[in-house]
Amino acid sequence: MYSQINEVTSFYPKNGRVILHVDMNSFFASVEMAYDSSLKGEPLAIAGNEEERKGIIVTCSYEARKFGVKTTMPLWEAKKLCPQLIVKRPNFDRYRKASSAMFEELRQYSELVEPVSIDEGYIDITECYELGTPIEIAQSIQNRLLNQLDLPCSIGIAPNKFLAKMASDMKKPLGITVLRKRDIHHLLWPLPTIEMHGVGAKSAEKLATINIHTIGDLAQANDIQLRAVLGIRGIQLQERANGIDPRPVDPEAGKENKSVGSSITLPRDITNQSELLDILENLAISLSDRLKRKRYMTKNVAVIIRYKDRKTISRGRKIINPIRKPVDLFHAAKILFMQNWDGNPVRLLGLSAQDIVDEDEAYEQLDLFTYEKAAQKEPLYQAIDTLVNKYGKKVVRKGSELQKGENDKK
DNA sequence: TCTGGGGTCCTAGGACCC
DNA sequence: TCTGGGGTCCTAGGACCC
Repeated sequence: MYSQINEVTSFYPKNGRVILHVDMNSFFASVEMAYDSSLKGEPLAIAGNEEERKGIIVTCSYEARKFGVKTTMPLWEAKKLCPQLIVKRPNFDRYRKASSAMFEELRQYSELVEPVSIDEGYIDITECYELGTPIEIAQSIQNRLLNQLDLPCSIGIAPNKFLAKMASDMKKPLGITVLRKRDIHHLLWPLPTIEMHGVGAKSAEKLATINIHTIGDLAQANDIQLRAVLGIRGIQLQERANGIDPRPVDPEAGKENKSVGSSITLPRDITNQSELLDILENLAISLSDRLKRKRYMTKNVAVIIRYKDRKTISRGRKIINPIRKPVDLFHAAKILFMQNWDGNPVRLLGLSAQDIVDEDEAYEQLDLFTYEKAAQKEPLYQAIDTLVNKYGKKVVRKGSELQKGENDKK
């Protein structure tokens, strides 16, 4: 132990950074166990309702993993592997609260905390030498989260974000892993490409076609070939594979949303138009609520339709004046839906606000546009809506402008 | 009996303008 | 009388992540 700590104090090059990646272990399941201690030590899974076709494993405890239960596995399959599996519905309010408490603890160590998702974040502890060595700090954080919140985590220690992320993945649960740059040859490079953060099934497949199977292969690959299969993204991945990642830890990153959406997989496929429009209206209400809570308005609304065969389309349009009211969202959504739904059974419906602006900005913008402009836009929507109501979707099926709708009618 | 819901980023192609 | 080359904005889809 002593030699380990001594190494850590000396291994970073001068002016190098020390970044921690804190990754909560099976977060949702751990929060449920902290809330109800009778669940501790049990095979526990968090999953949606099977009857509503939402029965997939969102997270599961390590006890459940021993049976082969995994994230995204259908619930029926998980129950087959582990008949005694305890299943809980997700309680996102509870997880959000636990998440806030967790990040509050992290901020006790450094201001430079960047949340990445509900259950993981980076901390830059380069300037925190007075708190101890990096390993001592990591141990302190891990103990603190466990003692104060009853939540286990794994921590990666490295000179940059990418390596810290890869390191936190190497030992779970309750691991602390140091990944020095000079150790990537034997710790990182032997791993298959699919294990790399940023490489998914598709990219791994493409890489295999040019004989790249491990992260080490990727690190040493011919960059012309690499660019040919993965584009500029391939070059960036190669840099990361070589341990290069200059991204700073930015506490402000991710605070502003770029989009807010609301979607639902329907309990059964639906073909009935008025039923679908009712669902769309409910989505508009829930999207409006969420925009309001986040103090956003939107200048672009998109409808997402997934058909029975899982083919998914999204159709959006820009809106001149930012909107947020349920009626306005539904109005835009209805037009898009009527123009683009092909009449086939629908599996999922979604509504997304894609070009969001802060509500204060939105009101300023509204002042910049004169009311005449707003008035000019409105009759167009109303006219399309009238046609939709009168003639059905065929009238305005093609194209996005009213004129085209009229052409179709001829 | 398959495959949720919330996101981000990147790319390609078309429209439009000069 | 057959048509260049930029640049920007917008839309749709795909890949990836938790």
